[in-house]
Amino acid sequence: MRAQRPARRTPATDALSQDTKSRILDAAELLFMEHGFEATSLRQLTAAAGVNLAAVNYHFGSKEELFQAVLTRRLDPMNQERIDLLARYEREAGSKPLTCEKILSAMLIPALRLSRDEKRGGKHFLRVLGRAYADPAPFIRNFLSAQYAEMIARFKEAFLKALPHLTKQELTWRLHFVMGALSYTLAGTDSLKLMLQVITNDQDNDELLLQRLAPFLAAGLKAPLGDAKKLELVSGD
Amino acid sequence: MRAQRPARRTPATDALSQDTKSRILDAAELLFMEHGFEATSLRQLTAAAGVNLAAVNYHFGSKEELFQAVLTRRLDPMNQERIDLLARYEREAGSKPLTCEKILSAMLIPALRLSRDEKRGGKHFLRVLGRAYADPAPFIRNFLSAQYAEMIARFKEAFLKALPHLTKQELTWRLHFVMGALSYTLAGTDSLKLMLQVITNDQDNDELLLQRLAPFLAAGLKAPLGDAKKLELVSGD
DNA sequence: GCACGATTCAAACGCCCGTTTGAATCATGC
DNA sequence: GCATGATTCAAACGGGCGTTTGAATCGTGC
Repeated sequence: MRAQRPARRTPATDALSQDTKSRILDAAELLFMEHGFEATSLRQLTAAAGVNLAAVNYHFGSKEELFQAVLTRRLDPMNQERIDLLARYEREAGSKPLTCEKILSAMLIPALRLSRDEKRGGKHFLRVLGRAYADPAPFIRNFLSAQYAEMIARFKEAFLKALPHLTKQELTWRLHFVMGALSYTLAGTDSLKLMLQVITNDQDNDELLLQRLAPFLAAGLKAPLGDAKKLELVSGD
Repeated sequence: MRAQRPARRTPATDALSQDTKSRILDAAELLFMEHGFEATSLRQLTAAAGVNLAAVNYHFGSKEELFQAVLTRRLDPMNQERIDLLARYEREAGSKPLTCEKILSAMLIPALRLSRDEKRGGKHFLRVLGRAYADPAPFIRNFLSAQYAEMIARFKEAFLKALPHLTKQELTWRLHFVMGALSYTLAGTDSLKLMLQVITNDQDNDELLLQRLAPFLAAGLKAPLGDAKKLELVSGD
């Protein structure tokens, strides 16, 4: 399809010095975050990337395939990192089951690493991902399911050992809650931050954030099973 | 602007028997859930509602204002219900501070009621809302912030009394996590369900769901403060 | 230094978008 | 039963969309 071209580096703008495919991916990551998939046009995107309009269809086939490429580029390595880290923890622990907090670390740390890595798109990508979770488009939903399948299965297994009082079904729900809180937190939509009047803007924002999220999630995962009478519907009156 | 017209009821289709404004709102709720705001066209929407294309701009002004109307119709009463229920609990408790679980109930029960009320759009609306949280469009973000401001402030106050070991800032973050898990759960995007292989499809789905979510969130809210060393970045190897 | 595949480019294609318009229709108060 | 304002309607507006095309350009192997 395409031949490698020597990257001719201009001194000032580093973004412009990459090859066409990377320039498109970077611009897409940024614009999909800012405006969403549907609201981002290829004309606007290719202009921002400094490439010809037809380049997206030439290199990626279609706008949808470009979106999947944007997700894959970051998601694949991150989930692999999660699986590897979990495996390493399990190796280090020997025969003893891992603690809940340790397994959570294996989920959170690769995400945190990615969010702090400006060279790998930093937070931009995690916002795109947070939005993608909530997107009803079938091509996005199916894609994400496939991307996450292996990672989720591995972590479910680990959590089951660490939390023997939970049934499989109960754990499935609690993982659902974990993913919800995590994706919202990492996506960091301004609307929620505005709502809750969060002011923090420091550099170590994300690390502090995950240090707050981890105990919250660990406590939730370890909680005793719910009492059926705790949440009965209050009728009228 | 508009004069009231007597609703002429056809026996079979109840949807077609409402007035134009309601028909548009109902169709919009459904289509915005299925395809999102940007991906839903007014031609498709008005056709589904059985009204003329120009009716949206006549009755609501623009597509954006229609979206806000879709949100307001359900969100306003639900948040008012939450505030009222919290006030009632506080009245019943007298001078004693409410438990964390009780305050959570005041948040969850009105949402659960809405989700089970087919006449009020049922789950359709909550999915639209879940998507809206993650939408980057400024007109959506600002609108949601304003809609939630009072409710969030009231509940923050109540939680502060129930959880005296938390600082204001810590509570703000935990409420952030609560809203994230809650909105994900209620929005119930298929992609997450697919990922986690949730099978339940019964009628009391939502009630069971919140009975599972409530203990999880309560435990998270009550968790001790995080240890700074718990989640340190593991460098390399 | 030329041939050839990979890439870039400007232009156009066909289509659908949100909105506006001005006339037709309806419902009501007089 | 007619005047009046609210509502509905078909049609059009201007513009932007994703994609395709075919020629120009580039970069490398011979």
